[in-house]
Amino acid sequence: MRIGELAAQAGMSRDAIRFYEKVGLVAGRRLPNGYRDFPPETVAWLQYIRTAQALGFSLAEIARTGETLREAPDTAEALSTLFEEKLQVIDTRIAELTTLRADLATRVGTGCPLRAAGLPAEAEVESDPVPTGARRPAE
Amino acid sequence: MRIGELAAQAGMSRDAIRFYEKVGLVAGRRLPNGYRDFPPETVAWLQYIRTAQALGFSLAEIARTGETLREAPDTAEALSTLFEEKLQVIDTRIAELTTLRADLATRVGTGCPLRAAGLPAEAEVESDPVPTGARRPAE
DNA sequence: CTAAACAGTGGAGTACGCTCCAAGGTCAAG
DNA sequence: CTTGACCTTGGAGCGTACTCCACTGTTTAG
Repeated sequence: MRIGELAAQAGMSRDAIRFYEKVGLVAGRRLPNGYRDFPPETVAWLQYIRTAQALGFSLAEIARTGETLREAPDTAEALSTLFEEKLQVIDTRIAELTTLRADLATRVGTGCPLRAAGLPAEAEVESDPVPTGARRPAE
Repeated sequence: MRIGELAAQAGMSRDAIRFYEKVGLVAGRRLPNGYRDFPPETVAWLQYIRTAQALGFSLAEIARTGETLREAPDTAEALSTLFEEKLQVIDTRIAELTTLRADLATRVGTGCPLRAAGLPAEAEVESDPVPTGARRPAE
């Protein structure tokens, strides 16, 4: 499978995949003509990357997962361990969010917990608060 | 309150606060000598910023919150509305995490859902997968 | 009066995660 | 044999969120 098809199936750009390859997140053979050639499972792996990213994991963390997996003598077992670790991380994150939720819920009733707290007074309201237009990759 | 004390109380660097001011996230008067002067509530506002960031909100989003707040005729009411909106976002995020959690939990038992999925074959294992060391701002 | 501790500015640099571009090679169809 | 779709590389650039630095001004303690 060449990069174009992989990109289409994984729903990302060729450039992104090349970038992932550069940082060691994906690997593929090369065809005699120099083209990249990926096994079909790479689609699932890329989707996993996307999911993990959406969850707030950095590419470096995801790469570590991949490395651990590669180095494991028993892949199946290693995978289970990793997933269990991720579950813990997720649980932690959910707990944090729940805490903040409660925090905010408490304040909803309150009068003005942040009143006039150094908010941008009265300046260029129509201008962008951040240097140049905001854009976020995923989410 | 000058920037140093504010930074100490909010637990962040002076530079960060100056940066926030530059992008319109905080505002303060200036003393005759040019020093910034912040109202004490700014501490709470900065802490709110940190929390929101930890939750995955970008500074631009946080700034929009602030703007909405400023423009509201009834601050108390606007705040409640905003908090309720945040609660929804948090609930959504928790739901997403829960879904992924279940997803992973399912796979823990499974054999090898990602086996050989284009993982970095056998290269420089000791080198950093990402150009230079990974670091994440908050969390 | 001097030294230290603060404050200010502007600009450069950093890490992450890409995107976009230019210049060129490869390949299949017409 | 040309056209067009696809692939390659390298490098530049961008947006977010800062940090760090140099140089300068202000305030305060001894």
